[in-house]
Amino acid sequence: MGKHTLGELQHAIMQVLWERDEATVAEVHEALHPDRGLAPTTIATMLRKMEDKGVVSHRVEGRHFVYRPTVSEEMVQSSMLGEILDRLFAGDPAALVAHLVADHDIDDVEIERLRALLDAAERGKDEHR
Amino acid sequence: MGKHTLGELQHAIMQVLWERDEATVAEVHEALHPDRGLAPTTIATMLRKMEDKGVVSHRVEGRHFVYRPTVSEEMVQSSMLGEILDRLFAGDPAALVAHLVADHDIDDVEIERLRALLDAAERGKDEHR
DNA sequence: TTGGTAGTATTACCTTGGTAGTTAGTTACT
DNA sequence: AGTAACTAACTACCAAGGTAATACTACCAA
Repeated sequence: MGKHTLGELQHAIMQVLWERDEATVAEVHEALHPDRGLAPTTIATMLRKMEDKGVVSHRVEGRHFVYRPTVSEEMVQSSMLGEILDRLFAGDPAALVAHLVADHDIDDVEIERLRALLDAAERGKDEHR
Repeated sequence: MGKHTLGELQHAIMQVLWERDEATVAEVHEALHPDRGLAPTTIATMLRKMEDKGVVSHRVEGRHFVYRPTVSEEMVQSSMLGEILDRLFAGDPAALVAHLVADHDIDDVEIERLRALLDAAERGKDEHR
């Protein structure tokens, strides 16, 4: 139940790991380099810090480290969205959604998808009790 | 168009300012003290840092500073929720809401409120085009 | 076997958020 | 007038995220 909250770069690195399941420092660097142009050592440092934090682990393969995530994307989403929900919207999900629809104007297709989501949530509730 | 992203304490301070419209350091301290037990200087330092950042401003009244917010709660919500939306859900609001309903299990009352929200959003759309 | 290189470890620095002690100035009370 | 109390300024520190140069090491090749 740690906080699993990630910074910008950390999240970008995690996305590479989530996609590939595991990757070396060099692979992560290659994947992120076009967009960010960071030094390879930056990625390596960050991965080490992330291992300290417990969100990735590594195994040695020959002369390089192969990193893999130890937390899922869902866990991170829960953790960070939950924090926003509590801090900014006093834990009221409807308030959050209200802001979402008011702000980022959402087209009809999205609205339909959301409606479907609500139906599914309601059905899911019935089942497990 | 700054980022208007606030830390935990900064947000707590802003909430006091949003509530009262303006407040002195001492007033903010009194308001937060029961819950957090911070030194008055901590609040003062934080307010100064927040002024540097541009989220509050102050005016001198006699011997004390009266601070007031320069950004609204809505702006902060937009800014921070928008960041989560982009970073964690690739800008897809439905994905965010999906996570919300799946994770924090939402009772039927909430679901009804959300449905009403969607209806309103749809109506709003029709009007301005 | 020796030297280059790939790749990790060490170290360092900056920024922001958070927390607070110390100092200096000013007001207010005795 | 002298001193206590309040308030703001200055300074200092810690943690975490981010960024990277440099140092070390071990492997591969000539």
